[in-house]
Amino acid sequence: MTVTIYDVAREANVSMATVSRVVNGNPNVKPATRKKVLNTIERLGYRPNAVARGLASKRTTTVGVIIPDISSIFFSELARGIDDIATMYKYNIILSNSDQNKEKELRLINNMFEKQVDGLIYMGAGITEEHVQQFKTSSVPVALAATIDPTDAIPSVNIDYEKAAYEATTLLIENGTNHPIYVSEEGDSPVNSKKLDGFKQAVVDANQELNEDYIIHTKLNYKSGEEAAKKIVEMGNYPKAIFAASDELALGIIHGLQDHGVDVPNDVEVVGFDNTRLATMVRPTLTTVVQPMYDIGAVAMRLLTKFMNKETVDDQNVILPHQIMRRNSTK
Amino acid sequence: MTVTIYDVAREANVSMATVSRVVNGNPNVKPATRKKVLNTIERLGYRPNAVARGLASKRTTTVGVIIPDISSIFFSELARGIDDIATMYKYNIILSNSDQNKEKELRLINNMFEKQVDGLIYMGAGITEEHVQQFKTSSVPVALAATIDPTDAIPSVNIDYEKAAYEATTLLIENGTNHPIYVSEEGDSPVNSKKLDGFKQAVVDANQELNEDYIIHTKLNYKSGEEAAKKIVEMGNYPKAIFAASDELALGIIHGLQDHGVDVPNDVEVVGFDNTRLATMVRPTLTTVVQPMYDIGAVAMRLLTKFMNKETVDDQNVILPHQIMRRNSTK
DNA sequence: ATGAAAGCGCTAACAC
DNA sequence: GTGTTAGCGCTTTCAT
Repeated sequence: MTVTIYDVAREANVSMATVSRVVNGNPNVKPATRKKVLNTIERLGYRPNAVARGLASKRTTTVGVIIPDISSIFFSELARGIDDIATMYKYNIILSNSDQNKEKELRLINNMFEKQVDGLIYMGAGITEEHVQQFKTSSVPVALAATIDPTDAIPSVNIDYEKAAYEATTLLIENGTNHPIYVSEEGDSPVNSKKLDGFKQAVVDANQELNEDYIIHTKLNYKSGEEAAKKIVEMGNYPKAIFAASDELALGIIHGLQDHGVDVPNDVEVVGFDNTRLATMVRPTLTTVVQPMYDIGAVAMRLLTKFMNKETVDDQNVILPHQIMRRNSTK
Repeated sequence: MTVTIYDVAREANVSMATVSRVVNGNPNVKPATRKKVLNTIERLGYRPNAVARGLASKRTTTVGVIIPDISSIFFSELARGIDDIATMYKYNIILSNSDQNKEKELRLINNMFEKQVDGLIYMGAGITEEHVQQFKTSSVPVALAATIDPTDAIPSVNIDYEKAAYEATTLLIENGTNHPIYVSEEGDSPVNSKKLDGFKQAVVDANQELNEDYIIHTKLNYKSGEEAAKKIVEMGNYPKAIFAASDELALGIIHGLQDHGVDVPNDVEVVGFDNTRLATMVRPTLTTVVQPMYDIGAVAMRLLTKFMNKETVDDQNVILPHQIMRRNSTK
């Protein structure tokens, strides 16, 4: 049936060990025999069995990736960064969607460990004590991408969400709106909280009293943005600047505003968060916080390779730089 | 170190075989011993090693997924459909990006087979004889998603691209433009060709002479759309309807048109293709061909499970229904 | 209903 | 530079 390393050894008149050596590029093989082996590999169409190799070597050269939703324009970009670096280091990726469902997340972590992944990249709203416990059931290294562990115990790659939100809010304030409206998602995930903290701090630093009416909680998607815009317009007298916690939300808000005859940015300014490809796919183009999604994924994967190689890393919680990209949704 | 099935057997005073049976839900175990085994599994924190299991059973419960680019809004939706059904059938997914690079594609197929995937979902511009040869190096079942094999030899899930393009074009013609402009990607991938064929047929059926000036080749992305719009406007006297081969391209065209003071749909009508989430994230909202991406992925995966179970399938080349979604970019 | 034992295909000492 | 030989942790006949 399928040809094994044993068949190759027999046909080439060498031992399995020698075949294994040439397959794995071990230099301790005489060029002549290497060639001989290579030839019979070619002739027999031998293909190494990675599962057997994994069992014997205890390395599968695959890493697990737990992601909230691969169809999200945000996370799929992260995933691309992860896979590119994984490929560069000869790893494959096992990808699973969690939908940010805690039980599913916990189950998936276990599942990845069963599959003997060499490492794990985790993305989610945030990490709880239970997650950490689950990670600890194995000695396999884990890295968080665009995900916060409040205790900083797990290696991670993020941006400074609080500072980024602070800066975005300040931009709006400096443009003339003392207390912008903040629209974000419900729930108090760490990332979420940091953004809100940054927003609040900026308002406070501008000597404004916080007004909870101007803090709107909804979902982070387009439709919610449209709805939020409607709600805002119906407030009648409302601040003329809006900070949305995601680009998609911002697009929904812009279009919702426009549908009600509000001009962006002349009547109301809007800034988003992430700088997904959507940001340039609207009119007016979106001013937003640049979060380097691809790089976060890539750096997280790179970090993971270091742990998998047992290299020492200086800083296991890396903060990537962000910036504010001014486009046409603000003045 | 790690606890194995052998440890559980010893601690529970049963054989490995019995532990294996309870782990795999084999009914041939007395309830009492099952409970005893379950307890010691719990106590020892035993976690089955899927690699060892894979080697022994020759089933890895993982399927390979080769995808052009997971960060694409189109393909990531397909991937989600694939993963959901995979999860439903207890499979995991190994995901790799090919960038539609043939050598990479061929290498990835081989890589997936090395990893002993139980099945393979392939997405790409199209299948060549070499791809088929590569698939044939293994007996592992393969299914194509949103990908055409001209010979129909490989199981696949698609829509009728030609008919869909024909209908979209006809809509434009019936709205008053005898020979719309067609904007699509360069190259003659099967999917691409079918769309173009459908377009041409619709024009011919409307008793129009084909005008190659009105068939524009570019990339399928937003920026190309903006550029195409510029080119079109500069034509001066041009048809007042445009059929774009993807939604993203259509968005670029719409905005490019608007940037030149052209009103959509009153001055020029635009229809897209795919009905990605982008279609509702523009003003005017986009009239487009609905391609059920998620379903294509889901059905392809479902189809694959049938082959993996050696079930007989009646039609291995499934064509899912499409439709035209009329929104506001057409009259 | 349960156990014994032979692999699955490969790597990794260790010996020569 | 090459071969021998234990396993890796599990499933799967085949007995009993």
